[in-house]
Amino acid sequence: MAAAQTETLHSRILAELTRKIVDGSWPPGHQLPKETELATQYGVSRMTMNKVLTQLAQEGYVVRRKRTGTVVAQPRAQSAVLAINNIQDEVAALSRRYHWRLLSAETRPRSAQDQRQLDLDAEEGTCDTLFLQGLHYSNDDPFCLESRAINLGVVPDAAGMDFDCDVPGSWLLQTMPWTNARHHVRAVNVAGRDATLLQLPVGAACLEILRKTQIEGEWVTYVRLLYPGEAHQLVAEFEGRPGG
Amino acid sequence: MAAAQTETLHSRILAELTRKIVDGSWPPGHQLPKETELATQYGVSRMTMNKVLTQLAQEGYVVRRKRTGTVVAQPRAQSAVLAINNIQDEVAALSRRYHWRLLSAETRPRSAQDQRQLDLDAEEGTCDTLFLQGLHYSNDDPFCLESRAINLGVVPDAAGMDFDCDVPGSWLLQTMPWTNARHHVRAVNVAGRDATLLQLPVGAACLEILRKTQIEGEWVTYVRLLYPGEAHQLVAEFEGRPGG
DNA sequence: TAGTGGTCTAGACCACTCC
DNA sequence: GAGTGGTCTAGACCACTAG
Repeated sequence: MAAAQTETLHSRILAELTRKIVDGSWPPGHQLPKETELATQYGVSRMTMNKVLTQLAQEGYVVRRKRTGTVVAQPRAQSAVLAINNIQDEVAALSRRYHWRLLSAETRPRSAQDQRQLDLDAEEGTCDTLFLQGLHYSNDDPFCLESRAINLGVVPDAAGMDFDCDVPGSWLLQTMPWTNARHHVRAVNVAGRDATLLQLPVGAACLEILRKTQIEGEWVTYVRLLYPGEAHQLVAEFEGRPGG
Repeated sequence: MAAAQTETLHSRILAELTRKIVDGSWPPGHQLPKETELATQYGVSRMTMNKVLTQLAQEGYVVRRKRTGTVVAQPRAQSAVLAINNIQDEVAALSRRYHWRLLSAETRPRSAQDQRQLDLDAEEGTCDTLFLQGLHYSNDDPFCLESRAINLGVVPDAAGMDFDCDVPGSWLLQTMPWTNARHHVRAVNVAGRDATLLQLPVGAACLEILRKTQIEGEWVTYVRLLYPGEAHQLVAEFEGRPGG
């Protein structure tokens, strides 16, 4: 975070304790003084110190246990978080022109190919489903091929939408309240129609992102995003700490 | 999270308010009652309600402003987080046998190839550097090719280590206190020596993860991890909300 | 200038866990 | 049984900001 504001009491203390852990003054396993002691040392109330220690714990720097007190956590797995943003923002971030072209839209029963390509869950096959395919462009170059299934049982309005104009992802985001999603990311060799659409030679490496979106237990949409591998990468900053 | 314990006051209230937002009872833009009112409604002190609202805010569900009060946030970018774990844990999670084989280890000036392959920062070239390469195996199949540079100025002990036995990543993790890292993930077509080592045909799609690790502003290590694309994928759960 | 969230305190009770 | 963190309260002052 920005170290600009060392304003509040607990943020100042938090920064101080974090520093001791990060620079090794308090190595992993080190036992911290108890809440009341720390509160006295820093001249604050126990609630304030509790706020600091609670935050330190939920950031993974320390482990707190009743009776035994607070100790500096062991750095564990090299786990990190990668941000997956929406495509329009990605293109905009590169200061390039963005546009979307709808290739196909049809309401039909799912095929075996849909099932395979979008990694659809088998038991969720009964609803009316809208299948879409389209291309995201960056400066008139294909940037991402999107294949999507939308559950019309959950989002009936999608049936009447003109996805020539509205980008399905953005529209769904505006339409639906809050959602949960599961992502899979892997590398694939592009082939066939996908290669043609992305203007890539057969066999070129692409980054494939599969996303299943749910709301309140019902599936909303499955998406497959295919990015030319050389042209795209996910970037992540990561603060080293356990869990995540 | 697990909905098991609806024990504490604020966790119960937090769950209740979150539900109202997620199921659409409180749509984006909806104005919440003020802290004191909510506290009265739920029969708790203002501090307790503040704790709830603060957490709701830092989870991105609401936006709080002085004078104007608290409103439900607009769902923004489809951003998500992807976990990158360490390789040993990944293999273990698949209930497979793991082992590591060191291919090469040498202390030498960086070459143009190192620079390119590991995406080394130009200005960080003066220190003594240890270069390693090795393979992670899952059930005796190549699972990941690791190429690494270690800054001996920061980790002098690495020079005397026997990385035939110790996996460099794990050892560094145990040795160093807390670190920060930057990741890049992309898809590449494997070629040359990399293909041979991973026992893949030339051109096979691979997931490439580049990681730069820092501690207190100094670079510690650069790693390039190359996974056979078909055999590996990153998975992420994601709670829909702005920022992240 | 008035109303909101942001913060802090001093004290209290409880649950859990190790001895 | 004793000590720790986990939680909650009632009241207070401050900073920011819209009107």
